[in-house]
Amino acid sequence: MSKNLVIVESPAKAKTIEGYLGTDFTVKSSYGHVRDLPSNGIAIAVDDGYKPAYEVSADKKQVVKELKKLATSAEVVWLATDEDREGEAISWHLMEALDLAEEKTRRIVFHEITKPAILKAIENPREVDINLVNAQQARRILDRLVGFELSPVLWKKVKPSLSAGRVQSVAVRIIVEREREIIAFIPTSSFRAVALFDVDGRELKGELSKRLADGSEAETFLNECNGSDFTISALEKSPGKKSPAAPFTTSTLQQEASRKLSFSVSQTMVVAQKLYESGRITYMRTDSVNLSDIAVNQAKDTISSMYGPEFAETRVYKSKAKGAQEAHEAIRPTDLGISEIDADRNEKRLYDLIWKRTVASQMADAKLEKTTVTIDISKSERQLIAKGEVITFEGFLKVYLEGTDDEEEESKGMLPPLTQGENLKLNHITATERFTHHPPRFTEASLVKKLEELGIGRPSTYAPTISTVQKRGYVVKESRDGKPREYTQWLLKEDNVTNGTLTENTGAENSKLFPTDIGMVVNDYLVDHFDKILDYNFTANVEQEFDEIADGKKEWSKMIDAFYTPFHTTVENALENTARATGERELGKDPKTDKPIFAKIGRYGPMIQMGLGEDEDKKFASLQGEQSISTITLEEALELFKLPRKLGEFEGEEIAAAIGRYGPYVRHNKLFVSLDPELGDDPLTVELDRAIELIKAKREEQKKSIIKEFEEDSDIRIIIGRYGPYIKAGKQNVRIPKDKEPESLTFEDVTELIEAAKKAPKRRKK
DNA sequence: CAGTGAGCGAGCTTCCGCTTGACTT
Repeated sequence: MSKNLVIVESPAKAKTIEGYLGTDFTVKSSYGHVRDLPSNGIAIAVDDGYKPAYEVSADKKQVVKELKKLATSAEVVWLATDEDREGEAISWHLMEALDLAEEKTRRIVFHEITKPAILKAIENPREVDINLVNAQQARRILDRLVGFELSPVLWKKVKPSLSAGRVQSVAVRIIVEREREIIAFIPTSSFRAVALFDVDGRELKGELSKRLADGSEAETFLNECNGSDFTISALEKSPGKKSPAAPFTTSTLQQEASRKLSFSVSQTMVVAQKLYESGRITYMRTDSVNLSDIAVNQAKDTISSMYGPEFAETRVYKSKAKGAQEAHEAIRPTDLGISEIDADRNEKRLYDLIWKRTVASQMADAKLEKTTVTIDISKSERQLIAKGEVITFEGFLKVYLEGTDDEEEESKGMLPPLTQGENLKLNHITATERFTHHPPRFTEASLVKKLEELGIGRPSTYAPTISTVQKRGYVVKESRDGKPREYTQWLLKEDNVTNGTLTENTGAENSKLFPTDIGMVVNDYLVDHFDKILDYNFTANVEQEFDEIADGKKEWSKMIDAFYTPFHTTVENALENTARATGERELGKDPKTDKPIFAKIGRYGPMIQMGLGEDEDKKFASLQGEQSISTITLEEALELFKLPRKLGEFEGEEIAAAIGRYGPYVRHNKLFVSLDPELGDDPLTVELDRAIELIKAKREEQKKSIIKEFEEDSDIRIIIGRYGPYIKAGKQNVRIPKDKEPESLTFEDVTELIEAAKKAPKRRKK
């Protein structure tokens, strides 16, 4: 048995550290928190000082058992969890769960996994900081109280199984408010004038710095230019520079992997985890931009030998993120000497990104020379401007340039040689109508960036939060096709001014976040009744109080009480006195019956309704595809009411066409046949003959798929489905064990299987 | 996973922040 037991949070970290310490040390991992509030029930004694009822998490029972055994036989237990609020709490929970005596327990901390850092930590042990632990408890308890009191309000006022919380509800709010800005946005247009000159066989592009207001101004301007002389009236050169971006944190890695590799936020984390476990990179959940001295020195050597010493520049970066706790290093390669690794494609690509970013962060600025050329027009007051940019020293640009979210980045190239006073030969000028853009929709990664700016969420929760708001149906990630839009272009060429209409595609989106109707309704309800929690600054405000608790200036239970007492009253009041939230919006009146038409959330999702509550003859229809309550028009609603459509009779029974949960279909009796739009079948136009044809074809197909029927019970049959043979008993489907031949099953076998399936516990969906 | 085209309604759902693993039909 080892004399010393060291406990860290992650097994990969344990392995590394074990190598740095002698044989007297055993290093084990706690796999994160070992105790927590139970997942069902509030588990906080609200009337008894908010006492939390912690328990060892189910998946940590084994870990705790093993650690306890090792701790008992060790002389000293070193708690080496992260030096932040959560890490301190993990150490405290370990003391409680493992029954550690204070005399044999030491608390140590280090910010980088290097031998000197760890040896230094061992020489400077301390005790568990109970104030910091209390700050974590306050955080944990506040989140539980908010989440477990707000969510049930939504179950009652909107829909069961919904959720709300300090972090996720603000994330949804950000998406909803952006969408509202986009809906309200009215694009305006102006004309951008660009002149192209020929300079000794090369091209010079000059642009009006101010846009022209409308078509007539564009026409006037081009007429002025027609026959004008174009003269260079000024030629200015100025130096410029670009500096590299800081090394990666979780959030910037997610953003950059999204921009450059098209990774989703969770994909980035999965790939990074693999790189971490194989020892290629440092820890991937961090908010720190700091590099260890060892890494900085290695970067300097690598850069000098690969590119030359003039490319190396040692830099120290400071975190700008609100609430950064900086318990780790930035994300970097563990060995900067390795610029390429042998692994699967995505690991390679992500490693490459991390390597380049880290190396570039320790490189010199790029130096530029910027040129601005002013061009006078003899018959116009306006001036054209041409801009050029030349890199005079590449610096870090040799390795890496950070991506940008801005879609309209224009590259400024090199200008042809020019002199002041020079007369330019015009090729042509265009004045093109350009429209203003609505603010951009968020991607997963840009939402993470926004959350980080607000200090909401932590590196370990960005990816889970993004997936929670999608799982709850508040937000969907979608790509959408744009729509064609016409624009005007004026052209001056060969002394002629003409104009024409062109078409562009606008509004196309690729993997962007859209709020759903449920997301909007839930958000509006929460903002209306719980504005304090939904405030963008709520987290920042409570973080300040957590800091005071951590400093020992405030008692955690008092802070919680000051929050909870008014909060709970608001919850009770909401449960009793607020109306059900449906997001109802009146679209107009039916032109035929004059009945009002509403869009709202129904029991089965967004729907439209014609006629009021007491109306016996109400009509309903579900919204389709990309339609939403906030944007559906009266015309679109009237289209939806045309379904289900009666096509006529066949074999004495009616055939109807409609759109269901799984797309358009025609129905005859109990038989449903899907309509495939690719084949030109549309429920609004499909005719009786075509429907009969489809129904007959489906009958044939079904006949073929029946393997066996039973005389004893005509409701039971064996059928070949998409996933192989199964037993159909009325509405119930039963799988057939692999070792049984479907054809050979007797009626007794089948009834037995059906009974067994009925008794078996239902699998829970996750 | 689940083989579909609901509509009755018992009992359950839910938070945030640490960390990885994954029994078999």
